[in-house]
Amino acid sequence: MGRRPTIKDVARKANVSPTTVSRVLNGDDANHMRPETKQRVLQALEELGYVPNKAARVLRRRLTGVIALLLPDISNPFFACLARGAAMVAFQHNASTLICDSEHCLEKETRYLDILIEEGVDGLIFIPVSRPNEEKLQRLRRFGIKVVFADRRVEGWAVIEADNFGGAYKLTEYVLSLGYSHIAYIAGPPNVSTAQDRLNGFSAAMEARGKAPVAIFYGDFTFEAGYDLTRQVLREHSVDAILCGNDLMAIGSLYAAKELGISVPNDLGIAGFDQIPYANLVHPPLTTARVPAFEIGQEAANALFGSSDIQGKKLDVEIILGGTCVPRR
Amino acid sequence: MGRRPTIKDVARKANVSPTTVSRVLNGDDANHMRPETKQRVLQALEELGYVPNKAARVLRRRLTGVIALLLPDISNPFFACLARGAAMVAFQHNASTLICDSEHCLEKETRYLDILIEEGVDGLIFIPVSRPNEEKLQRLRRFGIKVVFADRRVEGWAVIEADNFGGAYKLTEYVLSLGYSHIAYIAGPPNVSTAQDRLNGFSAAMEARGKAPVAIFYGDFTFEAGYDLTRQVLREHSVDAILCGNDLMAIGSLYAAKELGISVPNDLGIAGFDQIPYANLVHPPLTTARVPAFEIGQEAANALFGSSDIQGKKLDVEIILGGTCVPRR
DNA sequence: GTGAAAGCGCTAACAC
DNA sequence: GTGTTAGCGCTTTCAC
Repeated sequence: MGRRPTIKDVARKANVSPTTVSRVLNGDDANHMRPETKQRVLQALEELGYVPNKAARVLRRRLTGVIALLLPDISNPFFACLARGAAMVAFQHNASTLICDSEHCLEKETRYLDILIEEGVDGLIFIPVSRPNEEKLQRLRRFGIKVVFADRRVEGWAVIEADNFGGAYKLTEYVLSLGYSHIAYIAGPPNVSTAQDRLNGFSAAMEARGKAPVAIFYGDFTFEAGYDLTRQVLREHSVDAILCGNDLMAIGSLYAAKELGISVPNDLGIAGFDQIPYANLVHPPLTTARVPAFEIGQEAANALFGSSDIQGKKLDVEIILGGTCVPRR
Repeated sequence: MGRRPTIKDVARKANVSPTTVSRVLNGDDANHMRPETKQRVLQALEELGYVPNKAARVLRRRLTGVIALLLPDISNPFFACLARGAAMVAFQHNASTLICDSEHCLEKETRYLDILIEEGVDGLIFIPVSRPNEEKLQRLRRFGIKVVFADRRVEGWAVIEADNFGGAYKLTEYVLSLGYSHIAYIAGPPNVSTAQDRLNGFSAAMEARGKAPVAIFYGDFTFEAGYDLTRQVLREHSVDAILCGNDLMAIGSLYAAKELGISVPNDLGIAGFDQIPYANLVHPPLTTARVPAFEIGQEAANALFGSSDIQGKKLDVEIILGGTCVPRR
């Protein structure tokens, strides 16, 4: 097994210089290369099964053709969907996508940030575990890495996100309009903008109707948090509806209610947020708000590849009328 | 904004040669480097915020520290889970994981294979769309890329997979023992070993009990396939149970049945395979077989990092007693 | 114990 | 139109 062929091998075989091979490889043959020469190179390329060495290329060009997506949990269908959107756009730009799963762990996240600098990625789509400190971000900038935040906002940085406030406002209005009135809210982590915006939207809509929430709890966006906190809510308070900061928690909530023999939606209304693919597979289908995860991923990647300075962007949220909230008699 | 510091900058600042810096960087200072020298280097490193350039390093060392995971669909929770297992192990070995989603598309898969050769990944965990042709695989080998298959077997290559035959056999036995007897099977793609093994396990268990399947259909492992084929089965045949090649199709099947007003599990039993995280969130919870996706991912990565030649491995499958199959009166 | 020098495979000035 | 040459940033003999 001979070693991997280099550009020199190809050059030798085609009786040209490495430069010429390089030109063919990179489509720089526009400036009138003799067709016959090009043909010889093409043939040598083919016969040797040549594949360029990325490391060498990157070292020279100082561009890697790799973008990274640093996120808290790839097994969350919402993030997985966002990832697909981003990867799709990257692929169209001949770039690879490095998916880094921080597993909700700040330490891992920080470690990844260093790896990404080493790796020399051209850009980063960042969904931080919590509000990251400014110093780390400046470091990325110093190393010439373009950064776009996705789904979670950080002051002073570009972000592609959904209109979480507006969505939560509308969703709350809708639930109130059905006749539910003693409402508890299970929010996401307080240091995550997405969670905060949704909570604020909820609060604003309640206030506009002259209602006060029965209780507000904070979870960490997982099924388990929804489950546990719902048991707590039901133990400590009298409510007829529970709104959750995301679908995963709402599904947990639904399971807790079922286990306690509480009929959803008649005795208790439940709503989530995100419209993850499985939101309509639970029974009854979840009332929720569609957050366009795939599009957020796409837009974030587009922002990275766009030459202009990155602008933030807010995508619309649409209310999904499920079966976990219905008109009250 | 000055340019990114190099090893030379560090050397200059510490009044040593680049060689010495390199030695500190790589822990090659075992051979009695003067502690004071090391200290100076460490300090210069710190002050400049130096991060090594991966491309340069790779070019020299001819190892990238990157493994790839090429799979058909990252939004399938089964694969996502497998991916996490693989990435976790890679992380422990200071390696990154490049996740490549072929989107069930052979062309994309082939394109990715080339990208991975360019990229010079050290190893590949491969879940092929269908049986890949031998030539492509030999090409990977020629370029020195270690390959392990995961979840899907290819003759002559190492694979980490579950005991799909045994699992399907046991699951079928269980369903038969409940009293179901007119059974249709919705299999996965015929050219995927996983699908074939499960179908064979089913057939063997049926035969052992002297039963013949009412019908066998082939889908592509998606929710939609399960939904569509179930409608077809119910239109064309009289059955009291439908076994599906995976959970996604089983959930599709469940929805089709519900839509037609058929009561599951009383009028119709349904079972899946995989135990994806959402299998117990549908109603009733799915009867299925637990395939250890996370562990398959871990084992596959372990095989890549292990120095010895890669052996195949079969992991056990455990039957999960859900609510979509119950004892018949 | 530390340094000088060569070279990994490629591309981009610059020559001709 | 094509080739010569230098150098991207690092590691690794080999020398002292």
